[in-house]
Amino acid sequence: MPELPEVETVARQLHPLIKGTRVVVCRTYDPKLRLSAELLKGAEVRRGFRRGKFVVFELADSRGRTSFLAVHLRMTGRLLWTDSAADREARKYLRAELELNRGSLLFCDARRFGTMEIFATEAEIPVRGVDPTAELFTLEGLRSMLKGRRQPMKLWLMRQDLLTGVGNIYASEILFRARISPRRTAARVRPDEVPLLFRSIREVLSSAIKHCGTTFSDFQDARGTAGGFERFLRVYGRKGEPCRRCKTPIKRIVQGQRSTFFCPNCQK
DNA sequence: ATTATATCCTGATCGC
DNA sequence: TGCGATCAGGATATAA
Repeated sequence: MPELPEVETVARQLHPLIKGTRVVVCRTYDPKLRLSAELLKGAEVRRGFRRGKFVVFELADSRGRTSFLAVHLRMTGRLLWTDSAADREARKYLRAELELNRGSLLFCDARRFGTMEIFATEAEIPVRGVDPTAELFTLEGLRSMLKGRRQPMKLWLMRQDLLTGVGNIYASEILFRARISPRRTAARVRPDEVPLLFRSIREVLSSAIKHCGTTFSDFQDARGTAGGFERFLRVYGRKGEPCRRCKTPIKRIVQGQRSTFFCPNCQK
C-alpha cells in the first residue's frame, strides 16, 4: 500500500532511468484507464518526481510543450522498469505500458484502483493538502490544522486534504512515536504535545524514505524488489506482540473500516 | 460545514 | 481438497 515514502522511492529510482528517453508508444490494456496514446507518442520524458502520492513524469512534445503524466498507485499499483522483453512477458496485472526508446515502464495493478492521467500543468494534479516533508509544513501550520477538528487522530492523519501522503501504516507509526492514542480527537491534542507530533510526522516519513519504504504486502520498488522499513515498524501489524517500549501487548482496533495498531499503555 | 459511510476491485486468507 | 465468505485499503462520491 504505497504511501508517501513508497511513492518517493519509486519516483527517485525511476528518474535517472527515464530522464531523456522518448515515448515510442503507449499501450493500455484496461479500458478503465482513459489514457490518450496520441498525446504521449513521441514525447520526451524530462524527469520523474513525486507530488503528493502521485508519481509524475514531465513530458515535452516535439514543439517543446510540457505536460504531466500523473500516476496514482492507490492500493496495489506498481511502476516497473524493464529493458528485457522476456521480463515484460512475466509481469502480471499489466494495465498499461509506456514503451520508451531505452526500455519500458510497466503499470501493473491487481486491484485496478490506480489511476493514470495527463495534465497540462503541474498545478492541475489533484493534490490538496500540504506535503509534510516540505518547508511549507510548519509547527504552527499543524496547530491550525488540528484546531476544531473532531476526528480521531488516526483518521485525521489520513486526511489528504490537510496533509498529503500519510496512509494507514505511517498513521499508526506516527501516533506511537508521538505517544498519542489513535482514538483521541484532533482538537484534544494539547499544545505541549504538538511539537512531538510534528517531529514524529517528519521523522517517520523521512526515515521511511531513507530506507526505501515499507514492504508490507503490496509494495515493490521500480525494480520489483522490497523496501527496508519493515524492521523499523513499532506497532503496525504487531497485534498481540510486546510493545518495544513497555512490553504491553500491541492492540488492534478498527477505525473507518481500517486497522489501527497502538500501545494502550504508551499512547494516551 | 464537517464528518461518516459506501464504493470501487480482486488476490490472499480463513473456516467449514 | 475445495469453496464460499471475509479481509485488505486510498480516495472520492454521496449521505447524514
